[in-house]
Amino acid sequence: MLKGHLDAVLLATIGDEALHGYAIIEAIRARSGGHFDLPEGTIYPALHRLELAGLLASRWVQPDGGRKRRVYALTDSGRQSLVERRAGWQSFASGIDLVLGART
Amino acid sequence: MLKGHLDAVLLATIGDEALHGYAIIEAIRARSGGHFDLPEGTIYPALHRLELAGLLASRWVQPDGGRKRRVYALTDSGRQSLVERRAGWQSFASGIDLVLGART
DNA sequence: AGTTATACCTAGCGTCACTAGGCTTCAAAC
DNA sequence: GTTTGAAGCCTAGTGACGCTAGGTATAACT
Repeated sequence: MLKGHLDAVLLATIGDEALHGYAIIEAIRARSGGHFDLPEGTIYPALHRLELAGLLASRWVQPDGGRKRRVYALTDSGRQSLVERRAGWQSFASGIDLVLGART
Repeated sequence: MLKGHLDAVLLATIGDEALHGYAIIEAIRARSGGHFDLPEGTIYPALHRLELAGLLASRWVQPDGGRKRRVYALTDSGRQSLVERRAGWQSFASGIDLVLGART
C-alpha cells in the first residue's frame, strides 16, 4: 500500500535505466529494503496510466533468450514530474513528522 | 489528503490533552505548519470511527459561554495504537525515502 | 510432460477521505 | 433586533487509488 505515492515510486525506480514491469517490481522490493512488494495488478495499470500521461515511453524488446518485454523509460516531462513528486513527498513527510512528533 | 495516515495524525494530535473536533482541525493545521487543513467531513466521521473502535472516548462539555462541545481523549488502546502507528509511519517513510533517494 | 519462474494484462472491488450539503448556538455589527 | 459570521457538529454520496483475483504466454528446469 503506497498511499498515493505510487507514481513517485515508479518514476524514481525507473530513473535513468529503462526497466520492464517485472523488473520494476523486483527493483522496488530491493530498493525499499523489502518494505514494498507490489502486486502486478498495481504496477501494470499504473505504467499504462503514466505512459498515457506522457511521463513514460515504452518499447518492446526481444532479449537473447527469454520472452519479449515491454521496457519503460522516463520522458522529459517524466523527469520533471519526478522532481516535483520528490519535493511533494518531502513536504508531505515533514508535515506528518511534525504532527506525529517523529524525527523531531 | 493524508493518504492513509489520518488515524495516526488524529491520535497524535489529541495526545494527552482532550480536544473537540473543531479544535483538532486547528491543532492539525498549526502543528503541521500549515501543510494540512482538513475539512470537517474528514474529521468527524474519523472521530466516530475511532471511538467505535475503542481508541477514543468522548464526552460532552458545556464551557462558560459558547456552545456544547464533544471532547475526545485517547483510551489506553488508543495510546497503544498511536505507538504502533507512529512506528508504522516511520517504517513506511523510510521505505519511500529509500526508493526516492530522498534524505539519503 | 509437468512444474516453476518470468512476463504481461484487466475487470471488479474495497478502502479512504473529500465534497457538498445541512443544522444549531453565540457574538458582533448594523 | 435582526442579520451576519464564526464556532461547532453531522452525514450521504462520490471519486481516487491500488489491490484481488483472475487470465494468457513463453522459457527453463526436472
